[in-house]
Amino acid sequence: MAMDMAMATMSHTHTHHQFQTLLSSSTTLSHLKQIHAQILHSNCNSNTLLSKLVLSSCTLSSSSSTLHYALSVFSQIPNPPTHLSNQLLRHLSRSPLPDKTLFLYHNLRTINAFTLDRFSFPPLLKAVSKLSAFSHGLEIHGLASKLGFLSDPFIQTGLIAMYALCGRIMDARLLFDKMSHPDAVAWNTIIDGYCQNGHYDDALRLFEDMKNSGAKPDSVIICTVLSACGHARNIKYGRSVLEFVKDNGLAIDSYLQTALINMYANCGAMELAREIYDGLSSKHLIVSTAMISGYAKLGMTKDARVIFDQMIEKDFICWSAMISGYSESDQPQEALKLFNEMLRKRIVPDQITMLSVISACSNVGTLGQAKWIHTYVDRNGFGRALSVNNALIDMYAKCGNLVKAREVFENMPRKNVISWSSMINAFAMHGNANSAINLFHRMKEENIEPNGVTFIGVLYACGHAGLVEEGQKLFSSMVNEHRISPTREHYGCMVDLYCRANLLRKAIELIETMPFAPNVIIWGSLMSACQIHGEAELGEFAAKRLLELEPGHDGALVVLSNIYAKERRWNDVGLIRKSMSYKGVSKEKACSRVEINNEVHTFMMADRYHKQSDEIYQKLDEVVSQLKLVGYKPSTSSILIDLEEEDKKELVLWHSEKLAVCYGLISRRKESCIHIVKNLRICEDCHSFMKLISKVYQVEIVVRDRTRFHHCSSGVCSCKDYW
DNA sequence: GTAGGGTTAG
Repeated sequence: MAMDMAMATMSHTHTHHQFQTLLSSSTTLSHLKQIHAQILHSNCNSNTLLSKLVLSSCTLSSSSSTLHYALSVFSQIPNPPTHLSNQLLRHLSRSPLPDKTLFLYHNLRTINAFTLDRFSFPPLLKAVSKLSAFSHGLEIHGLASKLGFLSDPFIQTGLIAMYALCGRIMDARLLFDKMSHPDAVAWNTIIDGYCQNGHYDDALRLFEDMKNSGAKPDSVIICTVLSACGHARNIKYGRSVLEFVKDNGLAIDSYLQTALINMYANCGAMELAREIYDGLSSKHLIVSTAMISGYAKLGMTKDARVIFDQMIEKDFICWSAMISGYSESDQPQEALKLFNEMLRKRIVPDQITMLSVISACSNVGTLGQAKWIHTYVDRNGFGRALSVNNALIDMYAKCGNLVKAREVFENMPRKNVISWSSMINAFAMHGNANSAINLFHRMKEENIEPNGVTFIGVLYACGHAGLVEEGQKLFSSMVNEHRISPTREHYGCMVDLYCRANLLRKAIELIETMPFAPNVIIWGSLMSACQIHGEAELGEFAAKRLLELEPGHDGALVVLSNIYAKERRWNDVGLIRKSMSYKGVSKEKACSRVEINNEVHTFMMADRYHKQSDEIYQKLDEVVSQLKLVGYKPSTSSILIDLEEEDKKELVLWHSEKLAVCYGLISRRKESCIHIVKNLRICEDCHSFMKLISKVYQVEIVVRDRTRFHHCSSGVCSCKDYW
């Protein structure tokens, strides 16, 4: 209001000084633009005022419109002073659009090679680090060297961080070792660098080196080291660090309390975190936030929520922590509910909040919600951020819309390894193996270095498409060419690949030679393959190993029971039935959600909660008799409980996805697709049921279950194989 | 005037 008055009374006779005062007190972008217009019309149009305008935009906000405005004003200054370029570089490097730092750098270099001094480099390196833009990093390193800046400790530290965050920890270490007297920041950067690359034990060793070198750790380093202890699950070392802090009289401030709580949480010891928290006379915002994310990490969202609700003062970060807590703990609906509440309270989310919210949408899996959040993201200026777009790719893929996922991917001005991996994985999830593999090759042509997650996607795709040789080639290139050590998941993909191709001997060979103990997933692959390919003996072996790891695993019990029944080993069958009646304690209840006209309806097996329940069961009867005419026979092999065959036939018809699809048939808009999300795996009977419905009723059905998508139309499913 | 600490996408 005051500003508007000032604007209204402003005349062409404003002095330079008055403009400066106005600029300093300006609080919105539109005010800055109004003043800008007045300056241009006045006779005090000068570079000094334009510079001041750039600086004012920098202090205003980091929203993309303000950043673009600052850049455009800057470009109107003919010979910008170096200190101004540096201020802008610094602001951009800290903003959510760090790539604009490199954009400005390239502009500056084209205009004049010497508008950069040593103060320009820390922000440049920071931007490179945030973007993992390694080739730019090398170029900037070269330039710093040419200009003789490599002895500047600020630039040295920036380079160490750059190499470390671009995954070149050895190069970072070489630079660090060259420093004659690394200060606390340099030590912290290299220790943190090891952590960023997952080498937590090395980080702890380096901390010992630091203490031996006589350098004095400060509280920031202690926080970094405690975080390494948490990741390394080394609670013992963590406690010794705490002793060190006390012995050396370091203050235990809020940040340190936070780091301690995080360390305990990562070690699964929330009771120790709680002890610290309860002992605090004043509970700082960030400490409570750490408690929330600590509880949430262990799935204890109720405890997290109690802390959250008790907090008197809340900022957007603790809201984000609670939202991501729900999202990560498989309570995506709660996450979205809280996000809506946050908006109602007019608390402004940041990019990181949006990542959790988008991830929650992915897990809910409904396209309507996905589109809503995409619109929100675009309208609120998050749409340009790389990480947000990466999350959107995954979201659309998981909500069944591969076309939209692809659209987001192709429209991204800049892509990183996560973007490519997300898109590859999207194709793989949807059973589109060739597209996944082609994209992988395109990625390599564009010189993007694949990582472990990228390979999970392509290997999975190869497995489901039966591309054994291609899979083997990729696996060996991962190890030999890309120097990525395979994890249990990679071995899991390869075992599955061999199993699906009926190369069971190869699968077993791999299981025996891999450096990990096989897990539930690996035994499960082998077991299903044996069942399909009629290998009873091996199947029994795999099922037994699986049951040792997870005594209540229903699939394994069914397989075993079938094998025994075939061999008429009734005693063994009886034993299994007995152990089946034990289970059910921790078993997740199956449910299916169907999205109809932007609304979500949830069904459980045989439930009658839906208000159109009668209609739904009527439809189900009609559908079943229609399908029987084209050869549908309910298959009961997925029914685990001990029932008479006729009862089982009834029960399999009441599977939640069947109720969901019938509701879809009643209520969907004409020509629209029926989209179902199931929390567990869809059974074989439901799979063929969907295929037949799609043929008989001429409707497209998309089912997303725990493992993959099933796109059914005209009686065919794109996933081709079922198991 | 320059570097490191609470929520973070595959």
